[in-house]
Amino acid sequence: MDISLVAESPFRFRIERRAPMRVPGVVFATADLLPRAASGEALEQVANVATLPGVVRASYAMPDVHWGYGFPIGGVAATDVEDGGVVSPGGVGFDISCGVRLLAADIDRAGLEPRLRKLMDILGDTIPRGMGRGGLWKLSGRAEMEKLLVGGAGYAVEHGHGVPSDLTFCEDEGALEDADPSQVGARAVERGLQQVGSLGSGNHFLEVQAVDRVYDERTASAFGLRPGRICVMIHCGSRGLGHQVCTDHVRVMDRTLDRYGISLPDRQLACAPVESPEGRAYLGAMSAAANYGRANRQLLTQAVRRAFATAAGVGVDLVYDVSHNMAKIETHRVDGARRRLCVHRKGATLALPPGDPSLPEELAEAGQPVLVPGTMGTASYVLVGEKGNDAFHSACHGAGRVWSRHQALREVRGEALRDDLESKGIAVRPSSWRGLAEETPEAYKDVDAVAGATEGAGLARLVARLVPVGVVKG
DNA sequence: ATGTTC
Repeated sequence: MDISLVAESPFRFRIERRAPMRVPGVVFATADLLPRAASGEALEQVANVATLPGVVRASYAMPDVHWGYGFPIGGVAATDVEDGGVVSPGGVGFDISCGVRLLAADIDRAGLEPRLRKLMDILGDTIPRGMGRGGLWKLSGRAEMEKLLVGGAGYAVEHGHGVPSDLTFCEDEGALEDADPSQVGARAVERGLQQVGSLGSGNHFLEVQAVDRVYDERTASAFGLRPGRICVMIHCGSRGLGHQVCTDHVRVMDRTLDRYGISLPDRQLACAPVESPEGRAYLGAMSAAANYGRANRQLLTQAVRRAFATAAGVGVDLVYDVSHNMAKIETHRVDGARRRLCVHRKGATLALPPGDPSLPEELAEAGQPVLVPGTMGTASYVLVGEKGNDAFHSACHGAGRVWSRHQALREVRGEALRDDLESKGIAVRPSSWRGLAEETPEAYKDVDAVAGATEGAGLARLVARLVPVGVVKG
């Protein structure tokens, strides 16, 4: 497909609808970020998504968009459930409910300084990470797993891994209600039993950060953020369990495309109507895997609390937990009518504005926190949802890759990167030199530019900038 | 992302 972009504003570009697209594409970016988005066929994927049955309004790309499996990462697309709308596992991604949790410690940067090394040593020794390698909480078997898949972060809290108030500051209060553990296969359960409370690898990390700058004092204060405060950002997902759920259901849907008369420009877009046995089965399994991801981040939170208590004698509060790989059934106004939509956000977060009725009262006035992890050498951001977001209240989820992992390995050595970061005062606890090198800050877009474009496009508003102090790398 | 190629 030949992709041509039309500038609608300095922050918004349109891909004109042409057969077989059912809706246009919309790319949120700046002229500087656009060439990055256009690389690796990500924009062709935006156009491909616009062909899905039941898709409404537009196929969207966030400023951090890059190439992914079927759908681009940084892509958002909604389908009309009552109009044959489909759900596609590729629109969620292999790491179901991959997401970010931000914690805030009762200590500032200066106060932590003399204890930072000890803190990092404890975190480095106690946070399970890397491929395989076990987790903090070993489940006894399928029966216990099913309870976790239904209860999510709440199940972890019930078992002493956290406090009930944590759940207030989790999206969906830590669990999606429509989880169906019976749709999670034996292999997925087997892979997940040993991995609850583990970081994983790739771009997953746990960072000790300091609030570097506040843009909106009132909202930052509502989130518990003030200049100099020490925070912890946890980025991880649903490990082997989510991966296996995606694999299993993609296979099923790939085989049922003909039965539903669905033709696709790319088989990786495999999908089924939301209101079909295959669609419902996937959504039930996806929600269960999402709840696993939330429980996983809850367990890691407790390990962080233990580390801060031992190293610095201080407590740690939960600021918020968001998933950025999800499909959710939501109601939105489309062409003047309220419609039930299946909103796919793959590498994109929900970003509800102040006053949205689905926010808990503690966040109603401020709006929903948007957590944007950057890179271990630059910065991360907290934004907040705002009114007028026509991308179904969605925002970016990170900096977005520009180098392949292969290219990063050609350019950078892990040991040299560690020395570079340490010389900047960033303590590093890698799990492998190769994994560290693959995640070199140069492999990513400029997160300041991505966050700025997200605000410029009216998707969310800047609240605070966080800089890394210590990195525990998956 | 991923028992890094069922």
